[in-house]
Amino acid sequence: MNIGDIAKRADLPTKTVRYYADQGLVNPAGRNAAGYRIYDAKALRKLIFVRRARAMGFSIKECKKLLGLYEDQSRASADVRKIAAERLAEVTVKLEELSKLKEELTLLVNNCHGDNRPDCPILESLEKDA
Amino acid sequence: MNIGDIAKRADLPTKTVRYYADQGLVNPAGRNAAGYRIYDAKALRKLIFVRRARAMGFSIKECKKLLGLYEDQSRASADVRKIAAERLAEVTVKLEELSKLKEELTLLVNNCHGDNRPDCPILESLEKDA
DNA sequence: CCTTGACCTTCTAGTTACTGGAAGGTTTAT
DNA sequence: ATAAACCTTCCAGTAACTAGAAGGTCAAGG
Repeated sequence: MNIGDIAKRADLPTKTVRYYADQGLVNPAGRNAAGYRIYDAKALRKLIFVRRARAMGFSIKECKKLLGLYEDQSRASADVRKIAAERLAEVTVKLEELSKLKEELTLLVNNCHGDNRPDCPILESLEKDA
Repeated sequence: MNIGDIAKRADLPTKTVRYYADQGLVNPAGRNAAGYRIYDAKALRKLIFVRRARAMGFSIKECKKLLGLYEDQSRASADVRKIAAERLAEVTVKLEELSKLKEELTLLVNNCHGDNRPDCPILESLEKDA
């Protein structure tokens, strides 16, 4: 697969896939005669893994470590567990925040008139919160 | 209030508050004789507003627009509604992703032994997902 | 065979939203 | 009076892309 194909399949921008290759995060399986990056199914799995890990809030560096463990036959799950546990707390907080914010946005969308009347309840409620 | 006080109250790093001032996002009420930024309750409300808007995924630019509306006596709630509606879709998706990812992390934390045994179920499950 | 359009390459530079650190002035508390 | 804990500006660096230029490649149609 060329970079465009794999990018589509991994649901990542081509530029990002190239960036990940530059960073040594997910290397292409090889290059063709013209120098095109060639990706295989394994790389695709890794890219999807990385996309999700990134979405989870893992940094590129942490992704590298996770991929290392993922790659390593004798991976030490204590390491994974440690990283994951650290991250879990953050994700939990973030999740709570996000649902509060979703509520606020929903309120905003549902209650603001969408015309030009100057009374917007969510802005007023946000004002009060301080 | 000095910048340190307000930063603490708004739950933002001092550097970030200064950055927001530089960006013209939340200006201090004034300066004291020594040039220290002086903040008032209104600025605090704005900073909290911005912190939450940022957490909601609004860019600085969007925050500026929201603050503008928030400031403007005759704010057009249609504008707010438009921005918010756009954002709501994203937040909803993000929320779903995040809870999936939380599940995965929980699984990882609960099921990986935390010793050095090489079988880590979550990594295996992530492998399969591709 | 040629050309056109959609690929791909590398490279450099820009972006966003901070974040750290240096060099130095101020305030507060002992 | 002096140390700790503030504050100032400025400049550099970071993360993770992202855009754009200049140019090579490939597959399809005329």
